[in-house]
Amino acid sequence: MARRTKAEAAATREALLDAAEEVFLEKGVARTSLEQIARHADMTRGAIYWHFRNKADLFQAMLQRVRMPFQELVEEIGDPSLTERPLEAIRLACLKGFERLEQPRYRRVHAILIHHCEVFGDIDPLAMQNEMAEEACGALIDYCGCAARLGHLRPGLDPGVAGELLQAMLGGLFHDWLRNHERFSILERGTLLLDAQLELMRAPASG
Amino acid sequence: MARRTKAEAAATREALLDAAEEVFLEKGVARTSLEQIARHADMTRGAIYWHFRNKADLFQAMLQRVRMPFQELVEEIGDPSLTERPLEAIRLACLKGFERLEQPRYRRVHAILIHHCEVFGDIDPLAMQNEMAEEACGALIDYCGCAARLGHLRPGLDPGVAGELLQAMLGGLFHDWLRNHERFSILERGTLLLDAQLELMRAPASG
DNA sequence: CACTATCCATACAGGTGTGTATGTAAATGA
DNA sequence: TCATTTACATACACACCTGTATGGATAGTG
Repeated sequence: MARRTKAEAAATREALLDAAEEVFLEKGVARTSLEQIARHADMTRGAIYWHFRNKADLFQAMLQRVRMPFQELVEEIGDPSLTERPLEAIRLACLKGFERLEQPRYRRVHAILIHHCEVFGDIDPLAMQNEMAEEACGALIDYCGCAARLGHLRPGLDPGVAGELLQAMLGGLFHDWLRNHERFSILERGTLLLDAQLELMRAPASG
Repeated sequence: MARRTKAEAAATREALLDAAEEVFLEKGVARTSLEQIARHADMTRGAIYWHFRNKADLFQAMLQRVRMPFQELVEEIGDPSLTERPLEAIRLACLKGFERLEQPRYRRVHAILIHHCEVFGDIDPLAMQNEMAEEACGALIDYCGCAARLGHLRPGLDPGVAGELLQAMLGGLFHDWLRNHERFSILERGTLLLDAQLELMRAPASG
């Protein structure tokens, strides 16, 4: 086989990652061989072993394309007035996250991470999920604490509890949707549930 | 090897299932061979293939020992007055579920189903999770509808939304806890969050 | 215009797991 | 008590997957 140009090589690398996403999602990570991935991209295992050291390395590269920390979502909104409206910051960040998740790549990779892979090699998907959950939960609690200080939270509702409630609810919705995304739109139902929950947690209008 | 009595055979079957739980939880379902399970129970693969047709059959038998439908939890409480206090029925059923989950067998098997197995053979763990979620969500919505008719739900809160909020929150908590149960007690934090959420959803005391 | 590094395909060796076939000694039942 | 079934252990054949070694043709590079 002939050598490819740099651009072509980069393209095959992406094609291999695309193929990995699809096959991983269909068969599960453990049950798919590197040969199946290679064939699905019209390549051979030689291409995979050239671009990646092994399956774990390929897997990490696949995840690298869809990182989505909660804090970055808030920052991307870029509205400085959100500091004074922490509950609205939460709302907008979640909506932005929902929109991202409806893109096939984000949806597929997260579905693989959450539902279609086990520990393997030196990769521990549960540890990664823990990191994601910790980051999101910490940020949510921070924003709820801020909301509490501003008097935006319903009296008697502990900001820590509020943050954990939000994180649990969002996480549950996330898992449910990733299990089979055809059931409902994460954007629609997410908006509905999130608004309902925020309405419950918000301080009643005073005057 | 000598033949065992019926009681001994039943005991080895249970021992094999116990061993499967431990090894599955530690290594993941896909990465554990039947030989590893057999050795962990001081047996050989012959014993496994005698009691079960293959790994999928063994897996199903393992799940069979810990079925825990939401409706059964309510029925086990056996308090007829709960019909008139649907939110209390939800609360008590969840607490009963939390207590069950703290038993090692329930915790281990559910952790395996949720976090340590992929599709394999003719077994689809996601379909099983869907069934569990559907059953719980349906029951929760029913009870919330009942609560709404009795005026126990906060005005303006749709009972369907309330049920889905509860299911999402409980599911998220469930997943988080199963990921590493040493972090917190599901009974403690579950009670805390559930009470907080129910308090938010309950109709304010009138008179 | 060589010359080398790159980008992959192909070939090979080794390990590992599965399913089944066979052996076997004791429990069971008449 | 004796034949039969049970409850496994052992052995075997086969498939598959991984990692690496090797080959080869061209894209870059000076």
